[in-house]
Amino acid sequence: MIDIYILQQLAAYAECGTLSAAAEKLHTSQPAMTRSMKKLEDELGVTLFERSKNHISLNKTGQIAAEYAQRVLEADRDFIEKVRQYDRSLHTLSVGFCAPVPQEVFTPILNTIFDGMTISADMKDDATFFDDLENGIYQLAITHSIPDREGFYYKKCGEESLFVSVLPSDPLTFYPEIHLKDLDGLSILLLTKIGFWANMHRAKTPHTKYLPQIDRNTFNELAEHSAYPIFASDYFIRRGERIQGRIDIPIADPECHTEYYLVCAESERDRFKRLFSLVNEKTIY
Amino acid sequence: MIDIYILQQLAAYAECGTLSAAAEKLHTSQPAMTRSMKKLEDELGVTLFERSKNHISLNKTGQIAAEYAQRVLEADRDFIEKVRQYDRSLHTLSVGFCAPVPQEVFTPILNTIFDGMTISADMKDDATFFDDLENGIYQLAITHSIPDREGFYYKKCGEESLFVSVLPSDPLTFYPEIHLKDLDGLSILLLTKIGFWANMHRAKTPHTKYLPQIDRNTFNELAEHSAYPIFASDYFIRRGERIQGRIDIPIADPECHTEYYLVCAESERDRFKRLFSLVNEKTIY
DNA sequence: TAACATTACGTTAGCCGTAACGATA
DNA sequence: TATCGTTACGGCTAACGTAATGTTA
Repeated sequence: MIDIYILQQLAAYAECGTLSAAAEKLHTSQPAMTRSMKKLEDELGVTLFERSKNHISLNKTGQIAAEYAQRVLEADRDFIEKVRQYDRSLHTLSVGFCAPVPQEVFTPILNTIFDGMTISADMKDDATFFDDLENGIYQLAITHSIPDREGFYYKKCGEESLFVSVLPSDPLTFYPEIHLKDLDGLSILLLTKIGFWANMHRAKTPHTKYLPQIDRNTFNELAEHSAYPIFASDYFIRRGERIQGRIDIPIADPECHTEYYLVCAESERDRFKRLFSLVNEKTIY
Repeated sequence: MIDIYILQQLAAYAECGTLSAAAEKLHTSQPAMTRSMKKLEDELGVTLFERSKNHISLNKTGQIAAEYAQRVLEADRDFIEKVRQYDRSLHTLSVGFCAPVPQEVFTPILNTIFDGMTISADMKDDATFFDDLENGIYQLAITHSIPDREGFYYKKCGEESLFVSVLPSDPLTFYPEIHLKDLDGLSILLLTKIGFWANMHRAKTPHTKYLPQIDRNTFNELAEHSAYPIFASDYFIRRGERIQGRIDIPIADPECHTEYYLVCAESERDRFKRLFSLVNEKTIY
C-alpha cells in the first residue's frame, strides 16, 4: 500500500514542475520531497523520474503514475465528503417552505419535536417541492397546493390572506376591498424572500414597481415613514403586529388567499407521525 | 486527507467483525486498532461506531464509510498495479509465434537487438495474431499468412516444409512422396506446442491418432525406440538434427509447405526498423 | 473464565527541517 | 549568482507494543 501523502506529493510535483515549488505548495521542505519521491520509486520498484544533476522530470511511467495518483486522491476526498455528507443527512432535517408565515409557525415546532437535529430551512416558490421531496433534497415541505401525484402524505395545516396596507390618506382606502389590478403600475415596498408570493405578484401585477427590501428592519422603517403601499398578512394582523398608522384593506383576488399543506414522502410517513398528529387545519392562522 | 492505512484497518474491521480479529489479520495489536478507529472518527468529525463497554459495531455512517474505504483501497491497489504494468510494458517485447521454428530462429536475434528487454514469447495458432497486434497484446508476430487488412508492416522471413519420418522398414518408404490422407488413421507421435501446425493436422487427418508429447526429450526417446511415424522439418533436416535410423519422406500437400512473415503494427515500423533490415526471405531456412 | 475494548506508559522507528554540497543556466 | 536536487545529521513526534483494567457472555 502506498501512503496517500506520497501520492499527494507526486501530484503536486506533476502540477508544479519542480520539487521545490511542490514543497512550497504543500508547506514542506525540498529534502522531504526528494525523500518521498525516492521512497515511492522504491516501494513501486519502478523508476518514475529522469534525473540530471540538478533537475528531475517525470518519465513516461511517472506521468502514468501521476494520473493514477490523482484518481486515488479523488477517491480519498470522495470518501471524506460522502461520509460526512451521510452523517449530516442523519442529523439534519431539510424543510422547504413556500412562504414566510409557515416558516415562522413551524420552526419552533420542528425544533421541539426533532430536538438535537439541525433544521435546514429553505424558502422558495414551491413549484419543484414534490420533485425535491422525491429526490431527498427535502424531507418535509410546506406547500400551497396538494401533491400532483402519488407517493406523498400530506395534511392541511393552515390558511393565509393578504391585505394591502396604506396610509389613511391613500385613495385606495375608498374601497372596502381591492383587486391586484388596481395596484398595477404603483410603487410598492416588498420584502424579499417571500417564497411563492413573489412569483404571484410578478404574474398578476407586471407593471408594478416593487421596491425590494432584504432587511426586515429597513422595511419596517420605510413602511412607517413613507406613503408606499405594502402587503400585510392576516396572520400578523390578527396578532397585532401591524405597522402603526396604516389601514389594511382586504384583497379580493383568490390568489391572495391560500391554504398551506404539510407534505412528506409516503415512505417517511412514520417518521413524521408525531408532527402530523400535532398539526391541524388551523396551525397556521 | 485520511491515511490509507487507517482505511485498511476500517475495511479489515468491517470484514472481521471485531477489532482483535482485524488486528490479527493485519499483524498489529488491538490497542493500535482502537487508536486508529478513534483517530478516523476524529479526523472525519463523525461517529462511526456504537460502543458498549466491551463491544463495538459500525453504525449506519460507519457502514457507508467502510464501503467507501474499499473504493479508496481499490484505487490505491490499482495505482500500484497499473504503474508496475506500464513500466513492465516498456521493458518487455511480446511476440507471437505461429510455429516452433520461427521461435527458435528469432529468439536469439531478438535478444541481441533488444538487449536489456524481456522477450515474452507466445506460441499458438496465428488466427488472432493481427487482432492481437492491434490490441497491443503483441508488438511483433511471426505468422504464416500475410495481413488480411491495412495497418501492418510485414516482410517474408522464411519457409518451412514438413516431412514424414519413418523406419526404413515402414511401407510408407515405398513412395517417393506422400499425402496427408495416406496418414489418416495411423498412430503418430507429435510434439505439443507446435502452433498452427496442430490445427492443420487436426483438419487434414481427422482420423489419425496423435500421441502428444509435451517433453522434447521424451519425444526423441520414443522416436528413436519406436516405429511410430513422426513429422520432421526441412529446417532441422538441413541442419543434420535428425532422428537416427529414420527416412524422411516429403509431404506433397501444399499445407505442409509454408512461408513465414514477420509482422508489426504500421505505427511501430520505425521501432523495429533494425530488426526488419536484418531479416530476409531466407532468415528461416 | 475467556474474549473483547480501552487506558496507561515507556520506547522507538521514521520523518522532518536545517545545513551543507554540487551542478547548472 | 540564483535556483535546483541531493546528502548528511540531529531532533522530535507520532505510532507502536506490552501490560493492566474493566466489562460481558
